[in-house]
Amino acid sequence: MSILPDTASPDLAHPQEQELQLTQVLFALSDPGRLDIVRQLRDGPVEMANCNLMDPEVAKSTKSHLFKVLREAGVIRNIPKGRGRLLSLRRDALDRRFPGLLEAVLNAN
Amino acid sequence: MSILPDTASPDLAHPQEQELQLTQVLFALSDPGRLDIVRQLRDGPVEMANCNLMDPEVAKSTKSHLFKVLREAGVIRNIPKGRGRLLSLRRDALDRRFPGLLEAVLNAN
DNA sequence: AGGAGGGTTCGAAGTTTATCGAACCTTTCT
DNA sequence: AGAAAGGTTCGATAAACTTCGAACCCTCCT
Repeated sequence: MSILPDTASPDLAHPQEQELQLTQVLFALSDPGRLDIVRQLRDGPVEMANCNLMDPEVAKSTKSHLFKVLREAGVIRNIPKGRGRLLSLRRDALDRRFPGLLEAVLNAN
Repeated sequence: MSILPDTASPDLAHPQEQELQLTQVLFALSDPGRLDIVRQLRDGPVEMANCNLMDPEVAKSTKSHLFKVLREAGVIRNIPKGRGRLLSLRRDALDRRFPGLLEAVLNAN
């Protein structure tokens, strides 16, 4: 457990918990490819290199963009790890701001 | 209470409950203007003519389009009433398909 | 019948979002 | 140091979504 606040994620900008916007979160989750990523993070952090996209043919810049949208919405955290990146769900922030939302989305279907 | 199934909404096409797609629902809800409409329907049906949009300046064709996106996603029902239309949330269908989702969205903020 | 109130649909134009390749940056390995 | 692995960012193009006005449809009212 870190002592640092939720937003202390080096290198890339992460919105603060209080800045999260419901519509932006919903939009981030409204793409099947991005939703799939979120499901992969359900049980814990995953290294980006090990995160398989729905469409395995996409360019790496596109892959990066998918994570960017999720990160900027506050859905995921993206921190450096080794020469790659570690992705995780911002469950804590999401559950406080939008109680029940993430659970409902993850449990759907 | 109607004996007819959920989808028997005259005139305009409504998706069947089993056809609802989570990502489509999330997208429909991801626009502030559309989300606001959903909130107005929280406590019961509203006639379209009485439904005030966030931006009161929009053309009527645009207003109609907002409802169309919500209807096609299965979020709302839109049935004829007199010379106008009656709008209502498809709570039943949404709650069965995506338990907790609507509640979480409505309670947020 | 004719008109007005309320909405939908269509096509065009404007605005976002997605996707890609190229260039660049960091960390690890040799 | 140099090279490779793993990602981000930028600029351009393609695809999707939004918005509007015009045309059209119904229903109620006179």
